[in-house]
Amino acid sequence: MSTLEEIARLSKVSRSTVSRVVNNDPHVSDATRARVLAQVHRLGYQPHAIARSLAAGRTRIIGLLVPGGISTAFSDPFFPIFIPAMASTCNACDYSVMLWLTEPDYEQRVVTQILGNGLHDGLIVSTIHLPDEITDALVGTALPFVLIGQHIREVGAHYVDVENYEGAQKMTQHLLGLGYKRVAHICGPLDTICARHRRNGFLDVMRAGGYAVDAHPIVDGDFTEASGYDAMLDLLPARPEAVFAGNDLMALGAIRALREAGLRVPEDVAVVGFDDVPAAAAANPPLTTIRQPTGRMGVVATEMLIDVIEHPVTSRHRIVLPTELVIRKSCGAGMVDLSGSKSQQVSAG
Amino acid sequence: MSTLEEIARLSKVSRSTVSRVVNNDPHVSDATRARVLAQVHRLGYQPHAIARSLAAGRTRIIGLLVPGGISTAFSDPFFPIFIPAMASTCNACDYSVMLWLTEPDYEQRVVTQILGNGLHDGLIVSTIHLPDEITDALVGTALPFVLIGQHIREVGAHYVDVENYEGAQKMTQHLLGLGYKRVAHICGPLDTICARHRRNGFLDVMRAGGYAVDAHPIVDGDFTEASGYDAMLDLLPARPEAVFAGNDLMALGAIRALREAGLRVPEDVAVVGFDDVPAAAAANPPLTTIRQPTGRMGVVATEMLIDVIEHPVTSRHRIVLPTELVIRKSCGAGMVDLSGSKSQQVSAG
DNA sequence: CTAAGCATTGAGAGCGCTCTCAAAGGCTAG
DNA sequence: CTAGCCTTTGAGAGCGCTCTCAATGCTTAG
Repeated sequence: MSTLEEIARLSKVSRSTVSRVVNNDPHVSDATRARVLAQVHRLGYQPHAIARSLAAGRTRIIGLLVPGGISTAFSDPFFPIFIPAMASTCNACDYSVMLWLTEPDYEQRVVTQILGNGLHDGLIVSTIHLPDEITDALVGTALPFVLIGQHIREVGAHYVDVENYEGAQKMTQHLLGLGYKRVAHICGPLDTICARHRRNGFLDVMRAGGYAVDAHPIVDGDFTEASGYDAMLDLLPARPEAVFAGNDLMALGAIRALREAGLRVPEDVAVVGFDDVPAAAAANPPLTTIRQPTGRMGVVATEMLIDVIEHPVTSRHRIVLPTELVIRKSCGAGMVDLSGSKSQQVSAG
Repeated sequence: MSTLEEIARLSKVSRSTVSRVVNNDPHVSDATRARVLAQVHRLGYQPHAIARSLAAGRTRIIGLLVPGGISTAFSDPFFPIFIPAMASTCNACDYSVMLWLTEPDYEQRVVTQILGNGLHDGLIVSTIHLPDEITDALVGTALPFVLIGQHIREVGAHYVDVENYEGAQKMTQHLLGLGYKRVAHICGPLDTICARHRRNGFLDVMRAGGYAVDAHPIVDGDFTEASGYDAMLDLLPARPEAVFAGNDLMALGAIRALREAGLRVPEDVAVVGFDDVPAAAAANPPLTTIRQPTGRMGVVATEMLIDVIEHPVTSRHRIVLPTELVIRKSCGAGMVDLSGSKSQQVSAG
């Protein structure tokens, strides 16, 4: 590979001038620029990214940190959508993406390394399964970072999140609007902010509608299909008319439990979820759920991070993206139809 | 962040000695080493990755290049399994992963950049949708790379692949063993090597069994669910007893077409696939298919690349990993049972 | 006792680029 | 005509590290 020096020698100018041409500095005469560019093209010169980073003090590399990632992260369909969106946004801004799916074993080591080795200009960090030590390390660093999803502790970090609370409200209102009175909730793990927000959205609407909360059980799950199944078994004796699961996976588990108990969905019990994973549309019956703008999150988080990198010490950034109610069969909307709602309704956001 | 120089000053040795300690060079006395390490720990010193890369001439960064990636790559479940396996292997070997999901628009530009800018020590490249220009650029570069899946042209590159041919043979034998005689094949796009290998495996077993090939239609698909549906419609008049789809998605499409035509799977027509995507086990009926060791591919490809990086000019590396027949309901194995096969059978590999 | 050999350490030349500072030359204004 | 300014260019000091080579001081064989 050729170097700046070589181009300089061949075009009979100094290294500085070649650097200016390559970096589109206006302080170069047209004649000189043309002469240099000719050599650049002739030799197929590419600036050496590493040398450039060292001299300039920034790498134009963004890290995506997914703690506890290898096992869990990719089983849910979030990252397969998020990552391409992020990569695409980075490419467009001339940044590169570095992937850090850490395993608990050497999580701490890797993270210290990432934060200290100067490889990254910034980090996008998933808050799912984010250990305290990593949080502390992040907060204690000078490296810009953006969280995906709010942190369970208020750490004052930039973040991008979705309207979990409002989405849960929307869903609960939808169920009540269909005429259901005994509505149960299968809650996600309460050490995640999104499970809490969803539960709160549910509770607030129920209370506002005058429904006694203790008449409407809330059962704990952990966002897995199996936990939805188990939770539904617990719920069965209370015979709710509708079940709002904290995510689609648990809703699917609940449907399985109901089917095994000889109950029909939605005729006997309506079941709805949250996330709109691909399996939701393919389920039997197709699942009514709340759709998250996952790809949009990837774009927004990346843009936010690049903004923070290139314009430091501005105020804290927070963006909460709207969710969308997707009405399918599992809520019984087509059957009962007390509300006259259309078959698919898009939230105003 | 602290630098080598600073540690050197504080521990009253030269920069060279600190470098030796940090890099575990044995030519340092125990006393000196201890003195230096004390300062390293006290200041939380981390070597500057960029400076190190520039001086050493290697970055310990591996790129994953997925051409045409953003739209297509992540819709299939290959990468969500492959990438974590790759990332894990890299971490274990102290390498980092850089992600390049290129869009056709700036594919060429990005690739030239990747190859020329010195950021990577090597590349893992998906051959799915690999444009000719990228192939040419790769072959013309000095950068080590490993292909995932053989290239449709014989370019002499290192690769990791799976036994598509043998898998298809195994599946075809399984179907013939169940007593089916009129077996059809829905073929993937023939500009991919894996679709060709699968078709050839099918054809060779059929021919070897004495079945006239033209009595057993081969219909073209493109690996999508919709193409499987369409292909099945074409196949319907011939009324095959069994259909071997080139992948699971097309098998699922075929099942949908059969169901709409009022035919039962596997009672009226058996359907099998290839890949063992998660949806295959969840399908109705559960799909008999060939499982690929996707995670293993990630590990093997990464190890191969690192080997090539660290020990250049060895011979060409090729590894073809075994596939495994997974027998579920859709082939009618439980019903017909002419072969006495167990409900799940693992190939010898 | 001397030469050779080894272990330990330091000096210093880069790696390829950016960026500041200063120099050179041409132009305009007073 | 000269001071002052702008445009264009070059010189050179790093960025933080690696790695080769040489120097130093000891030990040991002859």
